Amino acid sequence: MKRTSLAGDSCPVARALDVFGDWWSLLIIRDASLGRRRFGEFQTSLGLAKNILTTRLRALVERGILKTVPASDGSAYQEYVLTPKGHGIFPILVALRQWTEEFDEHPDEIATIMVDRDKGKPVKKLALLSQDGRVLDAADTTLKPRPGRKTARHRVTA
Amino acid sequence: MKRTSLAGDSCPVARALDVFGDWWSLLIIRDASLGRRRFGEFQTSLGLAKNILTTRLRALVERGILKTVPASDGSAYQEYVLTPKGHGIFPILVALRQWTEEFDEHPDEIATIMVDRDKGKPVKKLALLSQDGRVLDAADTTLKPRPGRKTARHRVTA
DNA sequence: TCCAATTGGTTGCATTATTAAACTTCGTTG
DNA sequence: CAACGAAGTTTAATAATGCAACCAATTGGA
Repeated sequence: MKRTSLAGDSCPVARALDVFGDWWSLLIIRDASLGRRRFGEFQTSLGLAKNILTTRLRALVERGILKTVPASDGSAYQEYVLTPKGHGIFPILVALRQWTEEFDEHPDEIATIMVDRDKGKPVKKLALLSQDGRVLDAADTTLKPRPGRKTARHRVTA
Repeated sequence: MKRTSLAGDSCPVARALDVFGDWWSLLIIRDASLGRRRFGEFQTSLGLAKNILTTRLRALVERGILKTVPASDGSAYQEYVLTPKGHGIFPILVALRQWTEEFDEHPDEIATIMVDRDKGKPVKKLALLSQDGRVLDAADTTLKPRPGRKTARHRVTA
């Protein structure tokens, strides 16, 4: 009964979730984007079982989100750092953060705000723009078949 | 030894994942944002087991992402539609989509592109802006303690 | 009106994933 | 070189997932 894989899905949302859509991966990526690099740092920060951290780190490395590098402090251990593909997840973390900031019922429990490093002022909400610069919400968008695509050889969900 | 909950976490990313960070919820929300409303629509679209769909729909209703409404076609069944809180997840879906579009190794398997309804042209990438209008990436941002917060009474991960 | 199919579930069981804790292995430190 | 810590691995219990079969209510059709 294996957990169903979304890898061959034709929906880009599903394909992303297949890569880091489990319970821990995004939190590991968040930690990595905050500068944490060592196995032990992730483990104590997240409080997850070590065997699970092992499998998650391995999967993220295999999928090109993280890469292992020799430890920055000269020790013989290795560290895990984001690849460019991993850094590309940053907007997703921002979107998750902003959703909580806007809709969470206990916003007083949120510890941090995101500010721009220069001025120290809160960042603005992520904006989706059309090519001519209009701000779009869900109702202003549609999905079209991707140009230059034959027939659906894969699962078509969206 | 229950699966660890992220509900009381002080990190807004973790709090969001606690609400819809499991394997299926975001796909249900995606489907809902595409206009699917009926139990059967979700089930055949996603291909997940019905008992799991049941528990997921219930959890999403309970958490204020979906609400049940009488069926739009006059039948006695009910339908599941997004609440405002659920609609607020849209930017997260867009961010996931754009990440796949940019980094997936088989972009030819992606079925659709997002366009603005008016002109039919692809939307632009989500942009994170500072209050004075500069485009920010991860390196241009930092986290600061949220103003007006006492001490960490909750798990502090970020 | 009566019956068959559809909808929207529920139940039970097999399989897989997650967890905590004990154990191993190697690198570092005194 | 002995003890300690970092980074895993292994093991066993518990929880979540998937599948299939079942079921009640609703609906559509003859």
